[in-house]
Amino acid sequence: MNEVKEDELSVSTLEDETIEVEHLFAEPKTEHVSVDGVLSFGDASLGKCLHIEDFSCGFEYGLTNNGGLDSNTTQEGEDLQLDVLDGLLDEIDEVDDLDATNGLSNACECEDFLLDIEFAENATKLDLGRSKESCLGNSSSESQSPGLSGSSNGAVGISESSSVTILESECKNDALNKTATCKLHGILVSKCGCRPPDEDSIHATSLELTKLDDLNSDKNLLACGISSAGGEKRLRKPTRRYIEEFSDKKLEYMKRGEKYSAGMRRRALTVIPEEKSLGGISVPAVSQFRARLGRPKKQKQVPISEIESDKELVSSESEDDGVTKKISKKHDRRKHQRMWNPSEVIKLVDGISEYGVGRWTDIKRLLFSTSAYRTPIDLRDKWRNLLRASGAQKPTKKGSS
DNA sequence: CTTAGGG
DNA sequence: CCCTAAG
Repeated sequence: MNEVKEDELSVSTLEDETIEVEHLFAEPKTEHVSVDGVLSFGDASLGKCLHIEDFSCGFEYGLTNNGGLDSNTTQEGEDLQLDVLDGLLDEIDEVDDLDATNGLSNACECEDFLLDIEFAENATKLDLGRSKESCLGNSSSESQSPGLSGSSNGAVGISESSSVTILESECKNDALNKTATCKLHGILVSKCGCRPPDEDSIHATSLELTKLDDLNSDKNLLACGISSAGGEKRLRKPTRRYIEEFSDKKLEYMKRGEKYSAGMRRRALTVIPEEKSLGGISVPAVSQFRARLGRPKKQKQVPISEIESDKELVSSESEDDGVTKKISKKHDRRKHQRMWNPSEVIKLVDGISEYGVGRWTDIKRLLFSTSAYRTPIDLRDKWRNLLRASGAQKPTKKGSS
């Protein structure tokens, strides 16, 4: 997971990063962005970049700290890391879409653009523990996150607050990670900094996204050897079709998430054949509904296992389910098949434990309000799959055979 | 309209 | 994921 390719170049890395960003800003000619726009936002962007750097470093530090130091790895740490990663993934995901959208019609989509971004950010913050929601008042969804998210709150807060201090001393992450984080926070910053849908912020964001895309592409290349995207081709066919194809790329990226769940499930099955044990998780669930079946085991298994599986899978081999995206493309019937990353599964399980199984709409509205995809039916299907994977018999007793 | 079940 | 039947 941590390649630490630029381990010692910590400080210089920052500079590089900044320079790169600058560079990007300097030559957005690839896009059909008008020069005026570039000039106008160039200055602001610079300052923004700095902020981003700070943030990213601090952020990354938090990650690295939790992930790297096994000695101090508590469930909370795991959760934190997980959430953060998921947040990043989600963010990237959303951003990709946004970017694509921008590419095809950056002129008119401004509002939607921003809205989406805000949403994404919102979601991320929720995942992280919604530390500061003052920036935008549109936080329509109150995170219901019970125990898991709650635990991560403190950790995240720490990492953020202490970001400035450690940013220069402890930046030991690969460029990719940093970049991702950079983008993430770039959005955050841009959002918080410029509430109104200014063209500046939009452009800046899109640019950052572009850069990110490139890097992501690189990552994908490294990981899977699939050459998918460049920065410019994006403009070519700005059809919806393209967007879908484009998102395939991120699917690659998201596969990690899938991996999590896969590993988790496997482990759950292996280690805990029965769902009896639910001691670790404090489920604020209603006693009525908590009579559920295989859910508890999953919930408790998720945080720890998925991390482990993540490391193993990612480090050892990077892929197996490259098929998913391809098939999805072939048959328009099955749209995209968004992979369920662990955090989503957790949210789902939480929601079920909270509102009871069958209340898919409620769960969707309350816990997945930020996820445009994921219809209530999807939730139900996922749950069904989880049950099946858990080897739970549907009728009779719940798998306690 | 939402849920459950099957494809 | 999609579709359909049933509440």
